[in-house]
Amino acid sequence: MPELPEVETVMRGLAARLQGRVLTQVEVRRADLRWLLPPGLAARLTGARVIGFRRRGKYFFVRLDGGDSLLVHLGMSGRMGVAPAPPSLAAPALPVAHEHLVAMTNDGWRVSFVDPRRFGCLDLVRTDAEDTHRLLAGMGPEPLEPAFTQAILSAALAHKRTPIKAALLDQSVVAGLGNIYVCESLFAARISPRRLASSVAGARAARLVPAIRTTLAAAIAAGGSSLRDYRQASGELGYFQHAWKVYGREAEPCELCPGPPACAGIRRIVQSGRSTFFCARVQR
DNA sequence: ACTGTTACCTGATTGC
DNA sequence: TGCAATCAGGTAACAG
Repeated sequence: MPELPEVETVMRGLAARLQGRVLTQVEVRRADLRWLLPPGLAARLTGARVIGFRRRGKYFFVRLDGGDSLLVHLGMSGRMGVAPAPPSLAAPALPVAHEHLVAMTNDGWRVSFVDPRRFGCLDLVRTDAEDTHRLLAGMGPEPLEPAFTQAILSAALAHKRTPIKAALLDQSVVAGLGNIYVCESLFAARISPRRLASSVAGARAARLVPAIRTTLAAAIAAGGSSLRDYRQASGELGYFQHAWKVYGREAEPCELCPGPPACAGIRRIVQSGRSTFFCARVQR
């Protein structure tokens, strides 16, 4: 599931392939994603040179030499397909399902946006106004940047009357966390996901900021070190395997606990309709 | 104003 | 074996 580390990894993989290249042909196959693709998208991308990349939360921008940035959100199931363009006389490759946008580059590669569930979106915004896009306005601080401090986080949590789990999923509190990394960060900070957000202060808040940072940084490092692995045989830049400590590990022993009978292991509960994984002995 | 719930969407998994 | 029900989750519309 593409949260900040996966988005960062996909963007880096795409940058390695696209930086400096010209999009020679662009085709929209399906425009009704999360929102309708902007009219004229293919025409405005065609002929443009890719000059830069930037990530913001779970979004990233592909910057083009004409002053446009392509805004990309992978939603739940979005991926980028990257493959050498087949020689013109070669047998057609197996059609890839759910390819909603396809582009050719001047150095003979074929790049596509693939999203079966269509929760993702693409849009155009002027590069000098990226942060004014409606989907980014109101977004909280980048967790890996210096502006994300204990004081800033505590101030954002102070007026929240929700469990800390729900508060950290709120993109206006901190950008880029999703269900997996909220669970992992709260485990790293030893904070119960059920604790009221406004009661996360003092020593807990002091642990939470570095816990979020190290959790995300480790996942990015894992993605970066497995660039070959997460680019699958199909040639898709997607998600990588990562060793979660609590996520998806219901009933498994917690690595910080001695095991039964002292600790029943990792529990799964449902908060605001989503699974939360945690160790009730370690996280308070 | 704020909070919790549901719809959106399709593939993978589970249950009968 | 096959089909239906369930689950996954980012975001926003909706309800309270």
